[in-house]
Amino acid sequence: MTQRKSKADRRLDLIDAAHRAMLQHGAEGVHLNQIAEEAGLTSGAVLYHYPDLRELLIEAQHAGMERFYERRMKKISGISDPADKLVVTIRSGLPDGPDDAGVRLLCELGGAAGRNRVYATLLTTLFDRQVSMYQTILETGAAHGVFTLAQDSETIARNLVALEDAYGYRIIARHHSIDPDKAVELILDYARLATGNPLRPADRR
Amino acid sequence: MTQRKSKADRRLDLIDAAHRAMLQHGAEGVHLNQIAEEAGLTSGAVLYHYPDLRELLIEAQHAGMERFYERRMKKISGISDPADKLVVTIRSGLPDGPDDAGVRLLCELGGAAGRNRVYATLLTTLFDRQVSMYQTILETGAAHGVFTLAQDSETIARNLVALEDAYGYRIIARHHSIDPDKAVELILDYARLATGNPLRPADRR
DNA sequence: CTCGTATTTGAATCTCGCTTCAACTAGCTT
DNA sequence: AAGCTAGTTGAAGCGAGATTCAAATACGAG
Repeated sequence: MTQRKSKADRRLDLIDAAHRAMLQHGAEGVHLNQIAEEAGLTSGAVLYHYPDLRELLIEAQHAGMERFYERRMKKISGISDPADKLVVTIRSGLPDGPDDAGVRLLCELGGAAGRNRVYATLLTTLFDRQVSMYQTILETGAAHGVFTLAQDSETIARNLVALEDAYGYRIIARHHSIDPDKAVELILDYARLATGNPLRPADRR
Repeated sequence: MTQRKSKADRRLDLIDAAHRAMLQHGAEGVHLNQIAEEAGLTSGAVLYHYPDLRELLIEAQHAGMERFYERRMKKISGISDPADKLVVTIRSGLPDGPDDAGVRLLCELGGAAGRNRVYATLLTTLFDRQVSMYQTILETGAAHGVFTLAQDSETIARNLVALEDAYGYRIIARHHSIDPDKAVELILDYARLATGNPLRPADRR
C-alpha cells in the first residue's frame, strides 16, 4: 500500500496530481483514474478525499493560477527601476517555451470558460489582478518621470496583459517564428510607444 | 427514415452538425450521439461517413475557421479608405458577444492546441493569415500617406491580431467591463499610436 | 417496373470509467 | 501491546457511449 498521509497532505498531493493529469489530458477531458495514477493511488482513495471530482479540478486550477501569479510577483519584487521592472514583468508573463506547465494549464481554461462560469471567473480575476500589477508599475514610473504615458494607465495595462495572453497561446501552439524572445520584443514595441521609454530587453532573466 | 442524401451532401451536413454540437459540448467533450442528433441521424450513419470521428471534428473546425475568415474579408471588401477599413477589420475580429458561435469555437481550440498538433497548426495558420490581412491594410494606408507607421507593419499587424485574440477570450469569459465596444476602443488606442491616425470608431457595423 | 446498390436503422455487444462498499492496515493513543 | 480510527484497497455493479452488423429501405440505372 502506498504510504499513508494526513488528510491535508494528501489533498495537496492530489491537487498536484490533478494539475499534472490535466496538462496531459486536458482540463475537461481528464479522468479520475488518470489523476489517481499520477498520485500513486487508486480511484477510491481519490474519491475519499474529493467525493466531487469537479471540486478537485477547480482547486487544482486555482492553485496553478495562484502559483503562476506568485512566481511573477516574486521575480519582480526586488527590482526598483520601473523600466527594468516593466521588462521583467512582461517576460515573466510569457511561457518559457511550448511545454511550460503553468501557462499550458491557463490556456486549457480559456476555451472551457465559455461554458463554465467558475473557470470564467477564475480567468477574469487573474486578468484583472495582472492589470492592476501593470498599472502600479506604470503609475510609479510616471511619478518618477521615467515614463510618459501616452494613454491612461488602465488602457496600457490591459493591452499589455492582453498581448501577453495572446502570445502565450501562440508559443504554446508552437508558432514557428514567435518564441518567448520574439514575443517580448513585440510587446516591448507597444510598451515603448505607450511609455515613451526605450525599454531595453533585460539580458536573460 | 430521414431523407437520404449523397455522400458529399451528407458530409457537409455532418460538418455543420459537428460544428453545432462542439459549440454546446466543447471541442473535445463532444459525443458521437450529440453530433448524430444535431444531424437528425443515428450514430451508425455518422460512422458510415466518418469511421474516424476525429477526422470529422477536424474538418468541422477547419470549416468554422474558414467561415470566420471569409466573413471578415467580406465585411471589409467594400471599404476603400484605409482608416475605415482598419476600424472595421478590428471590429470584425471580435465576437459579437459572449455567445458568438464562431469565436467560441476558436477559443475552444486554444487550449487543445497545446496537446494536439493539428489544432495547433490550424490556429497558427489562421493567425498568420490575419497578420497578412492587417499588414496589407497598413501598407496601403502608409502608401496613401494616411498612416505614419511607428513600427514595421508586421509588428503592428501581429500586435493587432494578438489584441483581438486576447479580448475575444475576455468577452467569451464575460468580463464585466470589457464588451465588444470597449475592446474595440482598447485596440484602437494602440492602433492610433502605431499609425498616427486618429481612427474614429465606425458607428455600428 | 425491377434490380442493384448506397445509405440508414436499430439492436446487440463491447468497453471503459464512475461509484460503492466491505475488508484491510498503518499509525496513533493510552 | 492492544484498540481505535482514518486512509486505502480491490472487486463488484452500473451506466453511458462506442462499435458492429444484419436487416430494411430509398433511390437511381437500365
